[in-house]
Amino acid sequence: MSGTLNKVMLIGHLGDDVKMHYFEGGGCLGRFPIATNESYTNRQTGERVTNTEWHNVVVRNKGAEVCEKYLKKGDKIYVEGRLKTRQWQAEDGNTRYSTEIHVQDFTFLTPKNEHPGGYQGQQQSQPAQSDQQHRQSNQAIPQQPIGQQQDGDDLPF
Amino acid sequence: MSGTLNKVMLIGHLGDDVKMHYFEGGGCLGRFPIATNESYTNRQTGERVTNTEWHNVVVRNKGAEVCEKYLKKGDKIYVEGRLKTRQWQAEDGNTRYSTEIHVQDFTFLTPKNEHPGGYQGQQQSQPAQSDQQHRQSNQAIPQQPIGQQQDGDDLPF
Amino acid sequence: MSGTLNKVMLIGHLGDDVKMHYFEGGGCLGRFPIATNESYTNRQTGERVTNTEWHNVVVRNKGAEVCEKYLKKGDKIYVEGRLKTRQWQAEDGNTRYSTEIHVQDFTFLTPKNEHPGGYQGQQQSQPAQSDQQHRQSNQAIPQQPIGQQQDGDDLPF
Amino acid sequence: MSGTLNKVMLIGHLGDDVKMHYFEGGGCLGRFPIATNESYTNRQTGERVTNTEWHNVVVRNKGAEVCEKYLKKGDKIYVEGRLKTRQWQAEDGNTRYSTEIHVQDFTFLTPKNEHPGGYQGQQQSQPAQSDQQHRQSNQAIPQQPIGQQQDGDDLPF
DNA sequence: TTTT
DNA sequence: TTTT
Repeated sequence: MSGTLNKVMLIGHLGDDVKMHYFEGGGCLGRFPIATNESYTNRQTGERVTNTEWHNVVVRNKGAEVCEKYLKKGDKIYVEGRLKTRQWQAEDGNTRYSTEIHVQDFTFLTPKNEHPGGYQGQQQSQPAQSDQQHRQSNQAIPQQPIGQQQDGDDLPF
Repeated sequence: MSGTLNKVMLIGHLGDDVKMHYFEGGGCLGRFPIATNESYTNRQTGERVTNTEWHNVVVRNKGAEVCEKYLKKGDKIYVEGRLKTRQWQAEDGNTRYSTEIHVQDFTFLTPKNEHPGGYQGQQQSQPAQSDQQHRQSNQAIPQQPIGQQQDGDDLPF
Repeated sequence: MSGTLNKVMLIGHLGDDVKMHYFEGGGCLGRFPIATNESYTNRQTGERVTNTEWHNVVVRNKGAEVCEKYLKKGDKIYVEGRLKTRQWQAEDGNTRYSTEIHVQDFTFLTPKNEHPGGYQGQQQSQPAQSDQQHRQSNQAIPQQPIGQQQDGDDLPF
Repeated sequence: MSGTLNKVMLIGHLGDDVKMHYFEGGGCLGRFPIATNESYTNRQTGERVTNTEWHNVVVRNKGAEVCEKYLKKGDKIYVEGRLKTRQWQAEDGNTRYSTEIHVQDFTFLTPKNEHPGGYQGQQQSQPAQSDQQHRQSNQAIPQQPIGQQQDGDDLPF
């Protein structure tokens, strides 16, 4: 089955800090809004228009913890994920919909030059975490090692 | 300004035919739903689960006309565009949101072996339109030539 | 580290069957060429030009086996991966380069209506494999279960 | 025709300044290398490995001029484009290949806090250019207005 | 040749 | 609610 693709890629700024939710089984989930901007010149009026689009980003487990630890309101991030429209019953009995981006991968784009405890970053230094750590790929259980190896098998070619 | 990215890429099947809307100035707009599927095995129960996600696709002007002409319910398509969340006032006074994919580019993935007037397609032949025609790139006024040249200038390098 | 992105997405047709290579440790690797097309109208001459671009695709382990089993020359596929430029010493002593797409994910786009042993596919049915099976995500050791769960944890949100 | 996709998306740092080439007809072209990084832990040895991948980026006309003006070695950029493998005859008579990324869109990711003449940027300020200007979409002739409107038509939907 |  |  399938033969389909559902992919979203965003570069934008966090409109708020990461909000965490913890579950009984040990899982967790982080949510934050990302803003993207679009600018164009109105053909009729000639005036410059800027629109901001807001995206509801959802990240799980290990990835959520990394985001909560290193991201804050205003930071720039690249996120890649899937579109998912949740629905729920509103108090008035109507069905409501909310479209979210469920993150599969992300990378931080805001240089971190200062660290609380830490090694004064030069230039564009990133948090003290590996690519491995903040590249999350659909891992479902946080207790497990992340293990989304990228060609890490040293095959001889 | 900007430094942001807002990109969606989908491969899926049309859940319905293209619905057209025509505007006074000569512009038009087509809407259709696309379904994408996701399958996974539930860890607890071991059962196979398939989820279908529905996406509201919006395409404009020349691109809308091409889609209306060549696409029908059930067809497979690749679309690329931007996420846009519209809001409106519901009858109950509440603000409602609807997230749409505003198409910037698309290509048909359903082989068309039969044509009303025409040339029996070999293998995977596409509709009688060029890549130029169905590659729309943000053109705003349908009367204009589409003209989104792709390296079509024969520069000597 | 990192903060970088290296992503390629292709939809195209196989120019040849999948060529497999097996390694001692149990790993394997499949290679095949994919063609993409680009069309445009030359501005000076007004003539229609079509260019074909060839891409060297490399897929590993479980994914390679799935591709070898279900793909053949002429089939259409979506592949997603990373650009990697290999270099080697040519016989003449010069360094040569070859750029490859190392696959991280793929999905088949050619409808399979007939199967050797098999269940006549309805509509657009795909090979007898799950999304799980042909969605490979960087798994390095084929003996392992693939396990790239996509939200398969039934978290209550 | 077509029904294919040829897309590359990179976030990386410039390994060198933009090299410009000007043509007789008024067109121009800029070239620069982009580095992307990949990190993983070798399974056998447990050691951390970082690989750098180099990409040959080619940007045309107006986009090239914007890049030359605002980008320098070390800057971070997002580029989106198509893979294109050039071939040429080497002196030894052999055919050589070089794979390039032909840019269709880009956005700068290095904050510009200082400007030659200018307004001291706060935080993450970008160059004095609009999204319109550095979003190039296949425009072929630089004398023309760029005009890749993004929904700039104020249609009432 | 970049960056962390 | 971000950023430029």
